[in-house]
Amino acid sequence: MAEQTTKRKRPTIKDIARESGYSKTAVSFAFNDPSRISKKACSQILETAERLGYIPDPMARNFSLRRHLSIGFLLPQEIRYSLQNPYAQQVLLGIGSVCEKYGYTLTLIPPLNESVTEAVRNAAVDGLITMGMQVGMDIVSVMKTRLLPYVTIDGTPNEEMPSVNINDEMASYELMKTVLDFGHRNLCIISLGGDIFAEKATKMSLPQRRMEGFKKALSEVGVDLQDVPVLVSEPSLADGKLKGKEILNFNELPTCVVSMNDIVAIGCIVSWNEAGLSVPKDISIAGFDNIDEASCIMPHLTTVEQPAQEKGRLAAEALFKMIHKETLQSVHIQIPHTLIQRDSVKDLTSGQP
Amino acid sequence: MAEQTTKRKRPTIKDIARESGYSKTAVSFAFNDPSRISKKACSQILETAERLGYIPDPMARNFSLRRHLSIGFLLPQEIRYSLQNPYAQQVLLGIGSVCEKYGYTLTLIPPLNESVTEAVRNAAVDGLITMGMQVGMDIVSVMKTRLLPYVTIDGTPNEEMPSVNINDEMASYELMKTVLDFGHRNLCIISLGGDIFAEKATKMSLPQRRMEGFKKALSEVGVDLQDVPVLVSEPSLADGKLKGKEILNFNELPTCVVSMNDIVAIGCIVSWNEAGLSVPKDISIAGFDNIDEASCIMPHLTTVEQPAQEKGRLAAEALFKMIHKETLQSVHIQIPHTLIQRDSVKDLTSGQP
DNA sequence: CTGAAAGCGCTTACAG
DNA sequence: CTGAAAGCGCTTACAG
Repeated sequence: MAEQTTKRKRPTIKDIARESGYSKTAVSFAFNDPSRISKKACSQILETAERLGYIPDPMARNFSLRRHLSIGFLLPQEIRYSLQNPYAQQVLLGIGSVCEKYGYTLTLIPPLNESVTEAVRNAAVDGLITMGMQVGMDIVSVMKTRLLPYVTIDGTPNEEMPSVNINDEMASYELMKTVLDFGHRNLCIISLGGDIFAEKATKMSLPQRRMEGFKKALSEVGVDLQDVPVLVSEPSLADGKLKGKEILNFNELPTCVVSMNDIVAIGCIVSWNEAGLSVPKDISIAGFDNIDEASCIMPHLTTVEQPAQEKGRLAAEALFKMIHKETLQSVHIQIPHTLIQRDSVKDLTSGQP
Repeated sequence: MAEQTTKRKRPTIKDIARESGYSKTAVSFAFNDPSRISKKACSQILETAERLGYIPDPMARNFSLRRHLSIGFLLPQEIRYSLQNPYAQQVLLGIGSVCEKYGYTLTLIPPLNESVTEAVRNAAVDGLITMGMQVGMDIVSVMKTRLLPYVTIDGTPNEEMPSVNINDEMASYELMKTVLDFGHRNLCIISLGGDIFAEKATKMSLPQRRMEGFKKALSEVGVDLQDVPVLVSEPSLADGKLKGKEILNFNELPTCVVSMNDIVAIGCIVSWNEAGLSVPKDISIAGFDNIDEASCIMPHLTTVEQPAQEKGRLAAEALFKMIHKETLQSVHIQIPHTLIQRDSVKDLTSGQP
């Protein structure tokens, strides 16, 4: 008891050993494998531990066992953006539910001191989930030299890049085709940007793949992608509003805007409403992701549904398999998407919205 | 090089020392305090490290330095509920932005194996933020014996319970008063429930404090809280819908439902719309939190705005102060709320919505 | 059933 | 400027 009050330091296994009269080995067993010591020893040790306020140090324990019991989610951008985006939130939720299932914690890793590389070097995790990753990026080599298992969502699949994706090219093709079928020809595209990896992205990055889908649909009706204005927006409501305003200043207002992101599309709608425009009467818009808000906003958004939670879950399950060495080969998962036609794209061919 | 290919194990500081011809001390300094060794030694060591693919083990480093560089957010309920609730998401965002600022990671801690106590015992973090905590709960004593700094949001402030809150009693009073001023007397209250701590909650828990506010407003117009039906809902859209349906089966439909949670209120609206009712024409509803969706749904929700992000930020800032020993006294922060009157409560006194 | 001892991979006084 | 050595608090073969 005296110890408790005098020193403001946690007791260690050594203290419990001394105080209970058993060895450190015995104390360790009392907590981890009671069957290896006598009932009497166990109860005496536990009692002493209780009395001295001893709780085994998780850090020392994990260090000794060479594990963290946590997986990391590398945020693709500043935390306020990442977590503000409902799509990313759903991915997070999916990852989290798997962590819960395995009794792991989920470590959110913000770009440290503006350096993702440093963040990954220092991450105290058993595996890492990233978004939009491609081979060739610095952090990939860090993960590899750390022998840290990783899976990427919405990245560029590759031999060395385990990944979970939808068929983005196909999905975008379908989305654009719907818009074109409704007679729209005067378009504007809002692409994805703003994440930490954008700079290093190559031709086969996610925005590029979606662009390919758009291009294909456009070419089928004789429109050249080159002639369509393209804006790049961060996946946030605020930046969506900004882009919406920017579009209002175009010399010629597009009849339909196609955004790669629902949250940005919603931002556009909000800003257009503020400017007195009515959607889809005055201008149409289509989104991507089918976040909950897409069916909440008026008009309900025409978009591509992709199961964000499922993406997170599958990525996490794959990662756990790698951590537990159940799989040695690289995983490449592709899951289905669905085109959701709602009310935000006006049918120019019939005259009705 | 040969080492690299033959052993599938990460090199340690010892390998770099041997390989570079310097001591482990020197290697450590090369990474942590290059000024303590010669330029030549440093560059040789770093080069060797690069060649062997050496990255200092974060776990060993943290263990040696007795720190985790991470703070924990103990999820108040199963992860899919916690992270599905936009209010909690905003709190998380606030906490996360502060972590980012300090170069810490944010560890989401789900109730482990259904035991929060175990989760807290094992959490590899330097401090903990919880929601709805009160003294007397098991995990409080765990945090104390671990000497783990903690702050609670929406908990019950106390000498030993650093906390961040709004004035919930006052806010609820104002909300209820608004409803009553509009002439509503046939009411239904939906309280908060479903979190992991609900069982142990005492009279001064958050739902109880809000109830006190309701009671006060009700008593001012001669209504006894006892006569108002009270439902308890988990903070999820799904459970909100369920409660909405349940209310439709009441013998007498209330004229207004007062929910302690926007997401539940929105769930009610959705289920009522599905049942062919129109809000607020057929039934009114008021919420709490002012989540983004509250101004998105039709009709816009009358609610209490509480700055969720700010709560998270303040709690995290307070926690970092405790971690860095800048403050030894218990913090008790109360931040302002705002009543937001919108369109979901019908004015029975004028006849107009 | 029990315990002495090595080991996990770092950091850091301390002595030279 | 440099390095041998102790220490962080556990786990776990190993020997008795």
